[in-house]
Amino acid sequence: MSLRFYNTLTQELEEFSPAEGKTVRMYTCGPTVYHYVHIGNFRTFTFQDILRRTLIARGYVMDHVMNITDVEDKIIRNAMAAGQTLKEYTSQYTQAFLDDSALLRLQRPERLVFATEHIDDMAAAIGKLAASSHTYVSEGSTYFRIGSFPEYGKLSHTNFSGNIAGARVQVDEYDKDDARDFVLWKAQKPGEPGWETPLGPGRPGWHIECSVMAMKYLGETIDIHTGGVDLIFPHHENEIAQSEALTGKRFVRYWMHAQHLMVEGQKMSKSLGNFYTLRDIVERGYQPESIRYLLASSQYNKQLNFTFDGLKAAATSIERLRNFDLRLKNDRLAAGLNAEMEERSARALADFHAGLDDDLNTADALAAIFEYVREANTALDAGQFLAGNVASAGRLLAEFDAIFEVLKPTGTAGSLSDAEIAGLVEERAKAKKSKNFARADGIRNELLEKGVVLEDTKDGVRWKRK
RNA sequence: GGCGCGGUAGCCAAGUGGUAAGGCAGAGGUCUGCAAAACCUUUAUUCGCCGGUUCGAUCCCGGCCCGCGCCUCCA
Repeated sequence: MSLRFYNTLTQELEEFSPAEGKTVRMYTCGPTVYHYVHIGNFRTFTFQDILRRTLIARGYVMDHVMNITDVEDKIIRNAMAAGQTLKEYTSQYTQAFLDDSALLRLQRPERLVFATEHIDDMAAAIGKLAASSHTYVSEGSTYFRIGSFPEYGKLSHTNFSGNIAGARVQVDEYDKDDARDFVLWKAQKPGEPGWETPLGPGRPGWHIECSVMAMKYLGETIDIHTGGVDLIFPHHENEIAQSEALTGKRFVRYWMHAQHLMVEGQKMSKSLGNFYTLRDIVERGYQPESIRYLLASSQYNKQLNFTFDGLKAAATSIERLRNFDLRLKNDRLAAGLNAEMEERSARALADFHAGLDDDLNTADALAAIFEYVREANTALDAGQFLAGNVASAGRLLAEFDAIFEVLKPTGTAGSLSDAEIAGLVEERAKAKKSKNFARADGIRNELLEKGVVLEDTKDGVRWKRK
């Protein structure tokens, strides 16, 4: 089976292959760093992480660019209110975003690019658009004239050709020729930060940064462009207009959009007060990998309703997989190889990848893993899982974890060392031998309080960090 | 109104024209000093509703109802 992705542009499931060789040129719309990003944002970033990891597992080499929007209305407003420079203000949230991403085990894109470091590139691009009469100036700001781009609307599948669309909002949009026109360069207002360019003093509009940085680093036609569904219109529509007006070439081959994370059936938003940051979740005692699993475990193309019950279920599901992993490492197995188990692991592996290949159907992929784990546990209980079967089972888990990466617990600072734990485990074993169960249970509880779980198995004591 | 995503067991969630994956939760059992883990059994005669096509539809067609998102900054 081949890799297939749903392309927003064509509204079809398409077989994926990069334009050139094994390199995938991918652009991701990153955060606007005026605040801590919430877990809804991270749903989209987690989708992108699963996407890259799937491509890498397929043998592709990523050239992935993510932007950080570090100049924008809210940033300017907040920074001015805080008496900080843009840089001072945004750097703290950029760092928070990177920290949270690391906690969620999101792979760093090959390049992280900042809007404020590409002002000249943007000014040059806008100048070029002006030279080919795609723009006009109004009150010191430069606008893109969508009437100059006949294909406008092709991504969001909206027909703007009539005159009805513009008529409705013309009242309050006096400075634009057409209500759908968007700003490329905003004139500087008194007291606001700005840049001196041939376009006059001001700052870039939001859309131009993505077009310019994507093409600067990835070329005029890129393979994959991702974001949340809310970016389809107008942001990505505008990116297409600018980019294709500039180059005359197709800007993006595959457009992929993640559906939103919901909370209690509603979109996460500040006005509803129903948004959570990763920090909020971690403070409540949940592991970051539980959120990662929750966000990754259903297909990106479907709305996902966030609940704490779901988060708990995610944590338990991870535990099940970790326990199986521990069994593989700790159980004493008879020598030999059970051919049937080999077949089952091979089938699970194939099903796992088939699920991912099918437009990142992670729910389906996961089912293959769990089904195998149950089969293997049954065989382990029955003594039919042999030493020779460990390798293929381990490989299956490794390939699973190369995508989902949830098996390793997030280390908690100040916990006991392995040696200390081993000492207590030893002491408990002695207590048990002399039937001093009170002491034995005492040690177990003591360790539990420090985040270490002891489990007696027929092959001896096994422990794990919670 | 336009465009899009959905409506499958208590919750989350796959799926196929031939009789419903997987996870979590619940119940009973096996194992165990206890616990944990693991396993077994059990939990949808039914897949929003109504028609149609078919030997047969949850899956195809038509209509309808409901939820959500975008259409203004937004992952």
